[in-house]
Amino acid sequence: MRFAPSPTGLLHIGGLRTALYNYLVARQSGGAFVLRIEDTDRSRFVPEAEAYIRESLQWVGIEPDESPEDPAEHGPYRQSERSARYSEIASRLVSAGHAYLAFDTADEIAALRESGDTPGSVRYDSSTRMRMRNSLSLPPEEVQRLVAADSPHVVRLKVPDDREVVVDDIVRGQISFAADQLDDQILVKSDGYPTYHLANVVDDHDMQISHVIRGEEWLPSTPKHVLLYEMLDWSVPAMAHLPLILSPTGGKLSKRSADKHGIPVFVLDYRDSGFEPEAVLNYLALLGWHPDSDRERFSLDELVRAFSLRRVGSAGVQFDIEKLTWFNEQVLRELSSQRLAEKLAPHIEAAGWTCDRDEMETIVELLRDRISLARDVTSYPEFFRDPEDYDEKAVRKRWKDDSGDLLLNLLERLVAGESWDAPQLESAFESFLAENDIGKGRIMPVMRIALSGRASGPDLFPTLAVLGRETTARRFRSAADQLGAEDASS
RNA sequence: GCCGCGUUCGUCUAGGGGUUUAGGACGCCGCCCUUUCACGGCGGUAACACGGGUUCAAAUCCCGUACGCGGUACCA
Repeated sequence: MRFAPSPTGLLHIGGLRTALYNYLVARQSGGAFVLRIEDTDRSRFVPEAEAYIRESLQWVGIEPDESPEDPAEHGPYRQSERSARYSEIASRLVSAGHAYLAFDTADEIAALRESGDTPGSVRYDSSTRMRMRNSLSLPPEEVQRLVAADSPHVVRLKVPDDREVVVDDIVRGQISFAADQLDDQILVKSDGYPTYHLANVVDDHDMQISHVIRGEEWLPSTPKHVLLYEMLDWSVPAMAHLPLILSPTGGKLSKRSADKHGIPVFVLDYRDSGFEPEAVLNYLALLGWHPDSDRERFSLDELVRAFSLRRVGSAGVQFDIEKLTWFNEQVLRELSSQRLAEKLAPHIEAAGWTCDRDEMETIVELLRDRISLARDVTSYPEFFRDPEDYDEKAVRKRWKDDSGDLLLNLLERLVAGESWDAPQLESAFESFLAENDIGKGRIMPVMRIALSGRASGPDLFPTLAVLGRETTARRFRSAADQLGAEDASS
């Protein structure tokens, strides 16, 4: 199994799903998961991309068994380092009459394409190749002269015109293509680098890849690959073309459409947004695949056991960030306090806050069921700093003329208790209510406003307990002072 | 245009001739729990693209149409 991304940009979420499925099949069959870098397009090469791919896989925990950094017997794992092998195969194809040299210029090819009545109706293929300048149409002496003169040329696949090519796909079954509908695919570009089609077939064979698992966008070129395997007398690996991941409105999940829907596209953006790798993997696994039960929560190991390419669907799937978020909530709830605290820490730090370890234990438990993403911890600043302002609506609704006094009286009572813990605070609070004959609804929202500036939040007494005597006193006084006897109607 | 793939609740999907009043999950709505907001529990909303055929029987098989997606590069 191999994951063979092209380092022309950052690894995106669709690429990660492809990697995941490859990984799952590799693990469950005891095979190797190979990372191969397909860097044959020198004009679009992005130097940082390879490191990004590696870091992304590392983050989610599906690391390759063989890769440029971890080579095994089938290296090198960068196509740019395998040129000699591609040239060798290209020559072999040419001498066997399965490929030919083409000397046409870009203008000549453009002219060919425009010769049809509708755009795209004329291709460089079995029906037009004899009209072009190539080693099939030109006299041999002319071809020799051009080669000797270092005339720029490409190598094209000589696609037969009289047969069907059948692709056996695990996801879709048998698909047949009429060969005369295929173009004479360029195998080697004029800069000497192979195209994807040649390099991919050669490498998959050389690296003994048993399963080619990739996106559906490759389906139309698969018959050309099958032809190459046949011409080289190599066996065709098992093929599986995965349904494409679409945007929530149906189109392609491009950077643009994703941004519009608030969906991160690049893998590490998920990390930076506070998504858990387990959740991302779990969601991605289910995006196109369905287990043979109604179960939805899977760890990576469980996925390895349950996954099957046969249960991968064939229709495009729309990305749903809300469902991913739900998976993320599930993951957070299953974490130990300590692990959860570790997850939240970077986001607290990023907000410029600090928090000591003991307090963190409690805070984490108060927040666990209230956050969807690790970074949501920043929606609860009350644990880290005094309120900066008071929510107007909450104050209007809950703060009465006597609220300030009530708060100060209550504070006096709470502070008088010998210990400052949640049960103690609560019982002091209860007796205060009884003595003053007021209901919870009268004072609790007021306390919340004083603590956080808002009328809702986590359990009140544990919150008071973590905040401590001093902070509580300061916030109560400050609220009484600032909001004072402010009239609800003013 | 041509080639290929696809089409079950808004979304991810189960089901692949009778087991189906079409099941699950997310979302949404309601109720319960509750000091608030969440969590949780319970309940509800909502789908077989359309038209022909085959068959005693079709969401399920076949054909067509529509629509969507992909490909049609010296990109991958």
